[in-house]
Amino acid sequence: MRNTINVYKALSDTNRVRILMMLKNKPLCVCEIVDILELANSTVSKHLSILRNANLIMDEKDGRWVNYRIANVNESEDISMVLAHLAEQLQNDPLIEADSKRVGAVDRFVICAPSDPVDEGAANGMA
Amino acid sequence: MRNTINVYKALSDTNRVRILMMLKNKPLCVCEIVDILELANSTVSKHLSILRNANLIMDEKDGRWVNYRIANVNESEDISMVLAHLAEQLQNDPLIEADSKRVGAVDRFVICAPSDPVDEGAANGMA
DNA sequence: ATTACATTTCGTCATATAACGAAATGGATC
DNA sequence: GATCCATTTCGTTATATGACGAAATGTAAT
Repeated sequence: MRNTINVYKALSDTNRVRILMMLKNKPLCVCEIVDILELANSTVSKHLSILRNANLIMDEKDGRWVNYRIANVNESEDISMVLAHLAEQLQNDPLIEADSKRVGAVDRFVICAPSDPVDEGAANGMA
Repeated sequence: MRNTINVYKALSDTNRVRILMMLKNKPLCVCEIVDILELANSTVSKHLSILRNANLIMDEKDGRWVNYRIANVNESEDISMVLAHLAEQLQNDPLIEADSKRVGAVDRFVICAPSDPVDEGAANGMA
């Protein structure tokens, strides 16, 4: 019962649903999600932990990043049904569509290094 | 988006899920649900309105009672999918099973008329 | 029309949730 | 092993939700 309800709770917040739909496009690290949703890191991180606890998403190390992706369809049939249902419901949602476009354009190497904008020549020349 | 999320919100409370599963057994009036959940009338009524707004249940007049029942399967395919999924998840849940037993035993004519317990012989004989 | 009673609405309180910024944590690379 | 930087945790605030009792509403039967 508790597990079942937790899945529905996870799905009952707009930003969490946006994250799920974004991840349907491709895996993303936290800073990319932060960039698209325009929320604080800590807020996004909490949403991710709620989604993870509901077994809706998984995380994977990738260098210094953590990539989040939709949970493995093989592992939980119900979860994949729920996600399919959600995607069907939101297939023409303007906000979801806008997010998807931004997912396509996002570049973690630009977004996640604000203090030293990538400029490889200058980087070597600095003290 | 809003509608979709409202369905998940409706499903993210234990008492509302219990109500839905109870109604899978048979239609019930508010006082019967109050008796089984042991919550205040007003609380149950609010839960019912949330479920109704999410199109998960419907109400029908029946004499002085209002019967609530699961939404018509024909009217919304997604809703019936969601309900089927929910039922599958909770098929062995002890709380849900206990509720179902109580649904079988509940009698609105006993529950909803506490001031004058039904005693047909005496009822006719009274002034 | 009045009464009786189930149901709903209203006002309030306690708890839960979402959001933020700042500080803490923890890997990956040097 | 020190540094860098993404990520998480902490403490706070504002809003949302769940619960109650009392008062209001509305329908059925008298």
